[in-house]
Amino acid sequence: MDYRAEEFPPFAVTVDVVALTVRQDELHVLTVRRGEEPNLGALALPGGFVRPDEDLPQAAARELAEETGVLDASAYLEQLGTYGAPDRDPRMRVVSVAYLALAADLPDPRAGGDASDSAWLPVATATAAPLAFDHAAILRDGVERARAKLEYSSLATSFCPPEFTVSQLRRVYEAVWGVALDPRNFHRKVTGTPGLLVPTGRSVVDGPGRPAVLYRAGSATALHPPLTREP
Amino acid sequence: MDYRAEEFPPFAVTVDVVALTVRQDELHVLTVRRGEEPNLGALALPGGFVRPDEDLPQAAARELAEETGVLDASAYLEQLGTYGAPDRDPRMRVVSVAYLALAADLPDPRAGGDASDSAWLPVATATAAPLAFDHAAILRDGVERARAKLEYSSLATSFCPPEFTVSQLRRVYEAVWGVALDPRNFHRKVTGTPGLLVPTGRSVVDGPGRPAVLYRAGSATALHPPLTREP
DNA sequence: ATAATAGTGTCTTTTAGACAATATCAC
DNA sequence: GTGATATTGTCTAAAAGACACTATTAT
Repeated sequence: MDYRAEEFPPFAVTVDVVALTVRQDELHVLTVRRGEEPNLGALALPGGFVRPDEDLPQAAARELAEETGVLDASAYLEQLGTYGAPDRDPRMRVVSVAYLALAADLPDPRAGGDASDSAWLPVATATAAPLAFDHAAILRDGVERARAKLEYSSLATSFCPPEFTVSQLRRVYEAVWGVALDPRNFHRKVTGTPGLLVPTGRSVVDGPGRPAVLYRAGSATALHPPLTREP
Repeated sequence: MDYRAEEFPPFAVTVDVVALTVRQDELHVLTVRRGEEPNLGALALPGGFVRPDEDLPQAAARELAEETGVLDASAYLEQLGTYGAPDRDPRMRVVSVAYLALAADLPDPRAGGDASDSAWLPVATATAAPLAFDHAAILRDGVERARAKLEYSSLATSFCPPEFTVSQLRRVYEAVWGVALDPRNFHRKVTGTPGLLVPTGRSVVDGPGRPAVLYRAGSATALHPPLTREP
């Protein structure tokens, strides 16, 4: 180290959240319209400064809760990466720790707060729009992380409510990956993975067709072997 | 955001590097002995403050070069994660961005510098020793990341010199995973993955036995399907 | 010649992927 | 009944794992 502790260069540290959910069989991301400069009025990811005595995941959960109005303990939260290019914020040197949040379909964001407007947007819409700062790169990385992790982990269940059917889980995969999966092979794969799904014993009917068995997520976190996107 | 830009709480930002290499068929990590308080004399990962106009990967590469004495452009560097618990450094609020570096067997670290002593230690030795700050967790995460990525990526070639044999590559897997692999099936797997290995046309003899063909790393970065640790 | 390592071929088991067939609902 | 969705079963192709066998070197 070439600096002594008393002479450390001060940085601002923020968290930004890529919050994903599946609505109407389509992957959506939580976005805000910036209520202040710079980039006033631009589309952005929810986020803000980390408080002096706050842990990083705690800050991410707080920012997410402030936007959704729901402190959803069921939401999955993992660190995505840290973005710290010297010029990423024109005001000062800001290092942002990005988090990836996955949740079952949440209610629409509440009004008010710093963000003058926040909403769930289809990911395709958000990636096509200009985003503030380097949020386009963060969003791209977050979506890619989610897509990759569905292959070899039980992460898809984080997009589902506490109890769900195999069809619901399959529709999550189809929405996140943007592909169609064979319902029969998918069913065999996920029900055949030990510890992934726990049957509740109950079934639900939704429209026509045979009732589907309700499952809860099991203790398994890894898929061995993985589900693959490409053949 | 509840803070305005002018009122942001100042943080110190550091980088820490988990530098891994394979020496004598064993996974090693680069460690330093701290030359100052706190934790003076304790074993730690190399790292230091990010400079005001320096990018994060650049800071990690600089710290690595300062310890190894070699600015090895061939070293693989990826962000591992960010560690920012409010009490992780007793002096002040420090957020550390950890990087994972993988390299072919490098020379022993040079003497001098802030770190009074730095050396390549077997990972088993380093994880058993008490490390400064939260470096034990960072090291554990780095090793686990490397282990996991060998499964589905071409990352193992980063542990090899520019030209290497299939045996060398296999010994990397065996050292990192701590398992024995069947040389014949391994050979078939890696040579059968398109774009992973490019034959140089030359061979090398090393001790008794048939000469081994020399390869360079190809353009493939993913292993589809993956090599699995557990059956 | 013997031992050691590199590389090829073969067999079995597992799993993915295609898809037929059955079960149970709404209408 | 008809159509839709859920679930099970069957077949085929690809790949992993076990391992016999050949190739080429040092000693």
